[in-house]
Amino acid sequence: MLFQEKHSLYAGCAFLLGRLKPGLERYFTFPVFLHKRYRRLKNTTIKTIAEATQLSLTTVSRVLNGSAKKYRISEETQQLVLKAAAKLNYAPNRAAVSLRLKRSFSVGLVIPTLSNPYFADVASMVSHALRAKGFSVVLMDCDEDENSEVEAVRLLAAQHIEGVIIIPSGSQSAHIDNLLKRKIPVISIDRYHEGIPVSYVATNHYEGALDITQYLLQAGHKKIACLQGSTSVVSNNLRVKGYTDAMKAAGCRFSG
Amino acid sequence: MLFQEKHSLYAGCAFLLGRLKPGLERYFTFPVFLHKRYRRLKNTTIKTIAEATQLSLTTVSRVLNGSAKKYRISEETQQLVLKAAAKLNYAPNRAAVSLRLKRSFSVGLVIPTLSNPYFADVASMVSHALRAKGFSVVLMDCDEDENSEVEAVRLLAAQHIEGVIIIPSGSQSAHIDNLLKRKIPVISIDRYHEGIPVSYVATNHYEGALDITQYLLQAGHKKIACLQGSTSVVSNNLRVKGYTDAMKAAGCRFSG
DNA sequence: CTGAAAGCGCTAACAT
DNA sequence: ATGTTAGCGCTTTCAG
Repeated sequence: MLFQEKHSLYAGCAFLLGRLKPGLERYFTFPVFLHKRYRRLKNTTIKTIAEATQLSLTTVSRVLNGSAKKYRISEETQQLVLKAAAKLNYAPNRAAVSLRLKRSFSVGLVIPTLSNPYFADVASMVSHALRAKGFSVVLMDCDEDENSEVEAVRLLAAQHIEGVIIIPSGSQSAHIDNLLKRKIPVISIDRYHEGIPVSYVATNHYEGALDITQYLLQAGHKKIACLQGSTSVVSNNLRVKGYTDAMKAAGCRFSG
Repeated sequence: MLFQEKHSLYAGCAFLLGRLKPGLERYFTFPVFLHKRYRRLKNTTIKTIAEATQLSLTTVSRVLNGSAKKYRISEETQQLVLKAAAKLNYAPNRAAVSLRLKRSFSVGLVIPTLSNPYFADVASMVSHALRAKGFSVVLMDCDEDENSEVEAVRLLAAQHIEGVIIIPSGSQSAHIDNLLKRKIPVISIDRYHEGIPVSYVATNHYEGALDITQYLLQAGHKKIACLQGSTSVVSNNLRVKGYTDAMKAAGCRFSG
């Protein structure tokens, strides 16, 4: 067990959401600092900055977006804006930008479960690649449950996500097809569904099996067994094919 | 190595973003279906539905938000709206809702690295708890790098996230304090920083060490060693204290 | 029971 | 070199 009680983490989240039930504080090993439920703040907006600097919204926006040069905004003005922004701790409101630009700058990552180190590893890599490109990653852990996966995809679609990276849990594909219909790019990792045009990245099962069989053959072995999984799984069949091809090429006997 | 080449995944992401460099298709084991860079679509909005049903935006919005009862909207009207919404495959624009409501419905999850199964496990649990409450999880994998963590927190703050759950990589705390200053609730998992009022959930190191030492003592052992880690880490010290307390109580000798 | 209109924060024509 | 303004999609007073 990770924690004293698994519930401690849930309590932690509930707390974070400002909805911790009384009495649950005991799950925390140290005092709990009770925030109010996320206080909406009157944030610094470009308007605040515009007023502070006596400039127009446009000018402020342009400086903050780095298109100052394009509009030949004077160095002086730029510094003025930048200073004000820094002082006011300005951060652009992504919701507003999203709405205006019709881009969400985020992509969904649908994973069977992060408890599986292999999937977690993939998630880690994907997360890096995406962050480097300036995208946020919206994580959906599906607990290896197909219904949960379908629901996750629905949620992502509603968020007007810009793309989805998915490691499918099961064999359903209607939900993925729905994404495609909405013109949302999807890439599938390691497993794929036949019949729908989804691009995917996967282990090269065939060549891997071929290579390892050849390796054993070169080491002088003749009688090599291949333990296979379910014959209805594409990846399994590819591995078996790699094995049989290598055996055939070497003129060795193999069962099946 | 997970994939033929680690780059395949990166290529996958680049592809997803519509920016795959020519020639990189070879990293895909199967044909790549080239989407355009995320085509912005004229989505179904409540306005579309309003026009289709000859109702006002207000009424449509109310039905779709479940506040139909409150405003006593007739069953007939409701059905009309609901049908139209389903037919048009309507999904509310979260950016617009966020902007209007000043809520993002998402919380940030900052993890040293998902490659560590322990952290991945935590991420999995957090993700579930949050999803159950209707929140999205924005994942930030920091590659065990403190600078990356600081950057991640900055990014999250800019997204007007509603809360942050973090497993800190290092000992810096200024970035976390900054979150607190913005009134963004933070909970820290497993490690914490002294000096700032962050609530956290953690392994109960002290009691765990106490329990296990007592267990050994009850089993009749007398000479029990305790291998400790860095003395500058709080969790380590708590474990050591659990050990020494148990030894003292039993009247046994221990080093240090 | 239903609708009109304002406004959330931002960007991009379109002025000047 | 800088400003005015419309509008992204949604919710919510306020007004029937």
